[in-house]
Amino acid sequence: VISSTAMLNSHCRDGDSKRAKEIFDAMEVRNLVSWNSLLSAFAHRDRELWSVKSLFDQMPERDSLSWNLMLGALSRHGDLNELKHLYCSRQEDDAVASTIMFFAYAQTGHIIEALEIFSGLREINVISFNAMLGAYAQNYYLEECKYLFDSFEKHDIVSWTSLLTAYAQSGHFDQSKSIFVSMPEWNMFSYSLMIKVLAQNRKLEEARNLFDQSLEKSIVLWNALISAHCQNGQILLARKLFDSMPERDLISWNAILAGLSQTSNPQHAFDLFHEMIFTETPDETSFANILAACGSVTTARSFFHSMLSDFNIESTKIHFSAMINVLCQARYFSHARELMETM
RNA sequence: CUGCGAUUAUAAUUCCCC
Repeated sequence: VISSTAMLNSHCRDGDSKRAKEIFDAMEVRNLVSWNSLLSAFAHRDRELWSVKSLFDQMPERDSLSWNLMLGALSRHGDLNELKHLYCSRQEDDAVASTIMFFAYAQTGHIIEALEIFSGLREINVISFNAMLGAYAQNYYLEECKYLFDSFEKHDIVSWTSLLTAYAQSGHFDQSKSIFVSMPEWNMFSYSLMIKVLAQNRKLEEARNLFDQSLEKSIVLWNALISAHCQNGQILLARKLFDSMPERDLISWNAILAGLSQTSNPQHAFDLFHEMIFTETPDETSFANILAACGSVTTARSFFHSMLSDFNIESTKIHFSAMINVLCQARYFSHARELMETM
């Protein structure tokens, strides 16, 4: 049972909830952990919410992990009301459940409610603490974020990164830098974020130096450095980095695509896009970037339609506004209006 | 009797928000 469950989990990590289900179905003996593992696979992947719920309802028994997985799925789907309902109906004093709940509140801007739950925790653990830092950060409560940070000594690297994020996204360059310097250790989270911060403040040289001094040049750092160059108008250097990096992921492609989209010659972006679809499956961002490159109505339309017909991606308001932009630039005002009506 | 042992909540790089 244990080894099958472990195997099930390794497939879950690959994002293969179908395969996980097959393994689960083939198991002759299952225990609560096997059920939880499958629920975890369902809850973390793009399964419809109803299928997660139905699995949850089917379970012969449930422990707090099962409940928390269900809460997490509701949170991920943005179903705050049902989450609230399920959370309140439980009446268990569970730090994980509380953290899911208050973080979901914070993500929807309900910082008071979030703080209320956080303050009610029996004792503070570092994950809940970090989640509250993130809650403040997301809602731009800088003072509170810093105050909370200082009030608890058991910081870990996540706490530091959350604090850095809070200052970085509020545009406090000097303080971001001093937080970065104060951090006890650096990892790819902090490095990539700091590279971005430097790039946003026109310190491309410093960004490069930081990249050079990092010990593990993960793909994330390469991506950050490519974007840094694009943002500072160094598209040729960005392209060189892109071509020379050891491996590329979807974000690498999207990053260089974003850079090429802002140049005067959209053909480079189109060429890259067609090159990319040999190895990658483009996502919403890829299409947002390629649509931003389009000046011609015909080209824009062909990408816009290909998005759904070839890649099964629903267009969002980013894509609509890019399309409308192209149509308006070409003075196709009535077409733009028609498109808006179909949104 | 004790310890260990598979499953749950928090941070980053591309688009959007700012």
